[in-house]
Amino acid sequence: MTRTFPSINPEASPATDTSSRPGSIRESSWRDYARDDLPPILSSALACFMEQGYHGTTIRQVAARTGLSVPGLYHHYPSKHALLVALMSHAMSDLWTRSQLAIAEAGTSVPRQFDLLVECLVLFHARRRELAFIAYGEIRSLNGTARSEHIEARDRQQRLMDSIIARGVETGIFTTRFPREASTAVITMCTGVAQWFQPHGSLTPEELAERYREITTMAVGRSGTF
Amino acid sequence: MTRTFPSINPEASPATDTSSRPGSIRESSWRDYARDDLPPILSSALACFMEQGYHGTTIRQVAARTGLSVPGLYHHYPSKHALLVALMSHAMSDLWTRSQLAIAEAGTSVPRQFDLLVECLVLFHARRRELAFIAYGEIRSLNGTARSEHIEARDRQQRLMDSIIARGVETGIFTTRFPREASTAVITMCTGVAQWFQPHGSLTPEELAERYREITTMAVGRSGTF
DNA sequence: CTATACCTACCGAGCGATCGCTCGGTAGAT
DNA sequence: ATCTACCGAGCGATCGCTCGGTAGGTATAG
Repeated sequence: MTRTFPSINPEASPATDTSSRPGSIRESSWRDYARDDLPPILSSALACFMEQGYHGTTIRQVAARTGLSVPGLYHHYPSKHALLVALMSHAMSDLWTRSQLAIAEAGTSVPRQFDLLVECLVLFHARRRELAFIAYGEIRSLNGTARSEHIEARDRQQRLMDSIIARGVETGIFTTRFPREASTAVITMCTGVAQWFQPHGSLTPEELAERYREITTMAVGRSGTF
Repeated sequence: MTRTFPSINPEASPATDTSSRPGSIRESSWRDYARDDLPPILSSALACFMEQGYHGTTIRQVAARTGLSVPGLYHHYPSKHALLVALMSHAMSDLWTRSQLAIAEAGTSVPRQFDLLVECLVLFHARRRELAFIAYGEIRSLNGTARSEHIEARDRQQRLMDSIIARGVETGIFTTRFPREASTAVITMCTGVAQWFQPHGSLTPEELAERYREITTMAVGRSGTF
C-alpha cells in the first residue's frame, strides 16, 4: 500500500556553487534563496494551484505543464492529493528550518531573536511567495493526517513567536499589554506578505523585511532607542 | 440574456426591533451585526465554500443544504459562479458602507478616524468571519468583470487606510518612517482576523478590536500619551 | 361565481463534458 | 532478464446545467 514514489531529479546543476563566495567564509544559509529545489512536477502543480486553486486544477493540466502524459505523472506521485501534501510539507519544513537557523544566529538576545525571526518570515513569504500562498490558502483541501500535521507545523511556528514576545514582555524589553494578540498580529502581518507582495514591485524582499522589522518592533512596544 | 433573478425572502421578522433601545436614541449602525440578512441559498453556499472552497463545492451540495433540488436552485441564481459573485459583492459593499459610517462618526480627527476604522475592520472580519474569509480567499475563482470590480473594491478599502495614515504622518501625529508599508501591515492584520478568529474563543470581537486598536496605534507610532 | 390565463416556485430525469485514475503496453538502460 | 520512465486509450463517476413538466396563487373575462 505504501509504495515509495521516486522524485524527478531535483536539477543537479554542477556548475554554480553559491555556498562559498569570496570575502565571506560562511553566510547565514537561512537568508539564501538562490536555488529553488522544487522538482519539475511540483513546480508545475504549484503554478496551477496558484492560478486556479487545488480543486480548480486538473491532473491533466499539471501533466501538460510538465510535458508529461497523465500516466507519466502518476508514475511519480500516487494521487493529486499527494502533490498538495508534498508542496505543503516542503513549505512548512523549509520555513521551520530557516526559522531555527535565524534564532540560533541571534544568540540569547531576545530583541535580536525577534528581529531575525521577523526578517526570516518576511524573506520567506516574499521569496517563496507562491509556496507560502498555497501553504496558507489550501489547508482545507488537505485530508486526514496530512492536515493535522500541517496545522501542528503552523502552530509550532506560531509558538516560536509567542515565546519570544512573552520573554520580551517578562524582561520589560517589550511593553505591549497584549503579548498574545501582538504575536498573532505580527505573524499575520508577515505571512500576509505572500498575499500581496509583487516580486517586480518597488521594494526588494530585503528592503521590505527591514521596514517590517521596524513596524513590528513598534507594534510590540520595544523600550529604548531605535 | 440579462434576466433578473428574484431572491428568496430575506426573512422579514416583524417582532424584534434592535434599532431603538432604551437609553440610547441612535446607536452607531456600523457596529451592529445583530441581523444577518443573507438569503438562505447564499447562506448555504457560504457554508459549503467555507468547508471545501468554491471549486470543491458542487451545486448539488448547495441545493441539498438549502432543501432545494438543483433546478430549484437555478430558478434563483443563473449559475454557480453567480453565487460566488453575490457573496463577494455583498461582503465588499457591506464593509465599505460600514467603513464610511465609522469615518463619518470620527469627524475630522485623524487619530479618531484611524481608531474607528481599525475597530470597524476588526469587528467586520470577526463578526462576518466566513464571508470575509471567502471574499479574500476566492478572488482567483472570480471571472471577468466581477473579478476586476472586486479588486477595485478591495483597493478602495486599502486607500481609505492609506490616506488616513498619510495625513497622520503629515501632521506629525503618526511617527512611522514607512506609512505605505504600515498601512498595508495594518490592513493585513485586520483582514487576517477572518483566518484565525474563533467565535467561541476567549475574546469577544469587541475586546479584540480594542486590543488591535492599541497594537496598530503603536505600529504607526502615534505620538503623545495612550 | 366560475373559467381561463398567467405567474412564481419549484422538481424528476438526464445530457454532454470532464474528472481522477488505471490498464496494458513500449523504449532504453543495466 | 529486469529495471525505470514513460504513454495511448479508456473506465466509471461526477460535474454544471437544462428540458419539460407540476402545484398553487392571483388577475381578469364572461
